[in-house]
Amino acid sequence: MDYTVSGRDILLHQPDLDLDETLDCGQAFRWVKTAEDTYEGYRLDSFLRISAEDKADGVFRLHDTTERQLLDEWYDYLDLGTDYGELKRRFSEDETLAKACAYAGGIRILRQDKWEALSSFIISQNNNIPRIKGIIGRLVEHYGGYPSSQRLSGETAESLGFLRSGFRAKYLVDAVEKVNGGQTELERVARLPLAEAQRALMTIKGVGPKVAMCTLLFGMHKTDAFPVDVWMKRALERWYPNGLPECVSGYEGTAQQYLFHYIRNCG
DNA sequence: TTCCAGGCGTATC
DNA sequence: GATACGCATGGA
Repeated sequence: MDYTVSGRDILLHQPDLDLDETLDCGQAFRWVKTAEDTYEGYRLDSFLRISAEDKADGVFRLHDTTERQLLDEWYDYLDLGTDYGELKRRFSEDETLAKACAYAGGIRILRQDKWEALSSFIISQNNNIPRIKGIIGRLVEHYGGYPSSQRLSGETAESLGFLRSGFRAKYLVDAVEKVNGGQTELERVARLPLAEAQRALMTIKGVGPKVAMCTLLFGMHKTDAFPVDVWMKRALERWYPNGLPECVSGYEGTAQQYLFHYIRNCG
């Protein structure tokens, strides 16, 4: 990791990062673009304002951030320990992925909180991104921050009506009960092999194969988790009718994110 | 107005 | 195991 302290800020040099492509690409739902090249958002309750200072050189300003905060929180969240340049070179053995990586080379997989990812992707089902953001925005506003499963204990589908989340409210309630009750302990799930972890999450009502995979990829950083939504179905039919190429092995989920972005914007 | 959205539960075969 | 259908809500 290459960075310098600049007054109260950190200047981060990271060529393989683009704020739009990483913070506003449908993997996280509560980053807000507050100005051109500037986003504000949270990792749990930690706030960050980040700006692209020099896009050509890949320089980013982490406002009001100490070296300690960078090392303790944002290094992990922004997945700065992973060499995305190397991953993109691997993926680019495949013709379509080469185009997808060239189109949006600043995509990274954020390491989000397990519960936030699970609950966010329960809300995401059969929904569009602007409305997902709206529901999560109301959730955060109501509780003064993203509510833990403990904070949500006792809520019912009716009491969550203010979210206007439709039929998904009852699924959130079941997730709260199973996580708090220990039936689906997220720390334990994170240590299971992919297929077992997916099965464990799917015991929650409203969590099917896709929501489980998103939770595993974005909340537990299992890079082999491969969520298939309506967009990925189209991508698979068009480009990979016989399955994914060998070059993505172990990083199917990371490759998925490049393909997701590519087919949504260039399909 | 109708269609669709980072799907899933349920019924039916 | 596969396939069809309903589901809350709101933007396009």
